[in-house]
Amino acid sequence: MRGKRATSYDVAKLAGVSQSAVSRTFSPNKSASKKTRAKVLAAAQELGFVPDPIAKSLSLGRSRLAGLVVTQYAQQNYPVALKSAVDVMTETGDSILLQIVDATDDGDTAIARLLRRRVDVILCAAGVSEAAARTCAEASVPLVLINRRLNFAGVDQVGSNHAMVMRGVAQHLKDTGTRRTVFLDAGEGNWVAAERRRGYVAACAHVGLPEPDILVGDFDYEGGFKAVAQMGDAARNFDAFVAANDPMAIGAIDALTLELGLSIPADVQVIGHDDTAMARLRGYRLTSIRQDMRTILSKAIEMAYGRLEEPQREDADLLIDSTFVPRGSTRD
Amino acid sequence: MRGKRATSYDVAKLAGVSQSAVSRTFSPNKSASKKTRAKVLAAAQELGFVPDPIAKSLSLGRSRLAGLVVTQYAQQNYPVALKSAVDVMTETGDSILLQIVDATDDGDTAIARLLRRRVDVILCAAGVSEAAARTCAEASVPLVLINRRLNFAGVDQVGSNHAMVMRGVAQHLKDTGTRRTVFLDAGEGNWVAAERRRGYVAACAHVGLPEPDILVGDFDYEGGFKAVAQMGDAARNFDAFVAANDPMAIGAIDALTLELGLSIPADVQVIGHDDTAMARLRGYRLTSIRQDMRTILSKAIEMAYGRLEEPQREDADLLIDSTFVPRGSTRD
DNA sequence: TGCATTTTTGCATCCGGATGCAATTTGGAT
DNA sequence: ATCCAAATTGCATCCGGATGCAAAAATGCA
Repeated sequence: MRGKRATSYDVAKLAGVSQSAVSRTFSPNKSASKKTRAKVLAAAQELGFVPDPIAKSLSLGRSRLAGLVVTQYAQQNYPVALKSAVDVMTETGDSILLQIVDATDDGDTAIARLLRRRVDVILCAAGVSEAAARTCAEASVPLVLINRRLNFAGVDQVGSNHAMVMRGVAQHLKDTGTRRTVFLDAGEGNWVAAERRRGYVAACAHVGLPEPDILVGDFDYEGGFKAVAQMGDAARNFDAFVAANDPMAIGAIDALTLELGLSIPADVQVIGHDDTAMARLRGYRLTSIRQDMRTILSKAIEMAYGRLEEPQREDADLLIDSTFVPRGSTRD
Repeated sequence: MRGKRATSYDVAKLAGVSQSAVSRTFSPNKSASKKTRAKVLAAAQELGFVPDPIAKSLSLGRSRLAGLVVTQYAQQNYPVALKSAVDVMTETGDSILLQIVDATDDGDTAIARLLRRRVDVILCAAGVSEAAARTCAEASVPLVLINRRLNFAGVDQVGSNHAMVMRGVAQHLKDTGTRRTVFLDAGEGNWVAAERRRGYVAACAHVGLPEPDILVGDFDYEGGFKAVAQMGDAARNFDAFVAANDPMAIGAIDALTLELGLSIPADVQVIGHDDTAMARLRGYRLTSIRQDMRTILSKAIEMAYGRLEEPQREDADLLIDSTFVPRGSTRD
């Protein structure tokens, strides 16, 4: 095995058959007699032959690469997401090309890079312009949006069912005697936070809770802390804070307890989102919401490859249920 | 641009030159006259031609793919690491194939997969057997170990200088009147924790602190909490807890304060590792150590590609300084 | 056993760019 | 203008597998 690796020609020569026979032996559903197959496999074994994926890509016109675009936040805060995506893909012999976008949530550049790389499909958990979607369509590369929304023919979408889980949150708050609530949103351009806000606002209306005040933080701990701290005593007028993510919720808790001396959950309830490791700390015990990222990603992969087979299929738009995870920052 | 994408032949025809001319125009350092180049570029522009990376890979024998193996822990806890690696690679037109290994820290399977994929180089921040290293060598794929150690010719290594930073930690503890300390280690097979332990133990000897007791947790919050909680009142005999990572340190803090009623840092000092988001929470203000993952990864990439050019180069073993980040869980 | 099918097999060519070599053009110096 | 060296160009072939097609072999049926 020193030096160069064996090619199908080497195997063919050793097995005394043609290169085509070798190729066919390694492709499923191709005609090859038992005898030939055995000879080829023996020779391949001896030479340590593995079909070259690059040559395969060239002749099949498939790179067996899937592009995945995520935000920096997602990369860090969904523990199993990336791993399960990689695992799912690995099983079929495909791999993931990762692109990470920062707070701007602009996936267009990432998509352009992935297309240049000739990925077979793109899963995008970042913002996407119509122009980018069109580019994908022109290249016949299926594009699946994750927790984002875009009305463009041929683009499938999967995401969390925020409306549904937020209804449970609002109901829970109402049942525990809450009246006035604050939603801790993130700044402009944070699509995910906005979706959660919309879900919560709608849920309040639905269960008969007053419309929440909207407070804008930075989608991180300091942002949540500062936003609430700056409210000063005005914060005392609210019974609950629902945050777009856990770090902001924890920031809110620190502001409420350390700055205002309020007690949680007796005086005020706090709810986060994403069920991160922080939420489990005994110092906080933050009630949170867990997205089913595993399912979301595996569905996204399924949809992407499904469309590769059947480009004209009707557009899909899947909503995956999230789970409410009650802990000590809310009352029963 | 509907349908199939343009090839170098299409461009050649439109520009009225040979396909070789097109190829040469798109390869740096190849002879091509200004005139030809201009004609080709114009035609390419018109057809939206981009050289196919797959065909390129096949003829150049380079996939322009780098394998990166990380543990699940690393994937989540080094905020900028993955992103900066992806960015560094993207600049040169290369991409990263990610493999994530779980707590077993066994990178061999991941490496085998990457080799089958024909990556050009492999960066591995997980355990590697000699056999796997040999396989890489046979395939002429440079292997760079990150925060791991293996004595095998041709394998380069980069990692944090634990000995150095731990010396600072031990000195700081000594200067603040500490005598007996505990190192919160993780279980068998956690290479990173073990490296940090060795660094700390050596540092204690170096600065004249008593040899620390070793306590084994699970490398996570619950593990740290339980390990310290189970010590019971015995924990009161120690002046400081140095943990192999932040979650364990936070777990220790919760056990010390909530279970034993100790106060931090007055009664006992606690130090974590990795400077995660948790460490910055006002409820903990954990003193920690920050690895310079950005530098570590970019050096790893540099070394890997360097060796691709110069396979016989002397083995490198680089130590990157970590930073001590003092916060409220230690005294000045 | 003989003839018609169905399988299996090998040949040749394709996928899309890179490159050694020889032919041709260009440029410089005289 | 003339000759030589250097730069440019095109041709042909390679990278390693996949596959349509036609020839060859194996199988079925009478």
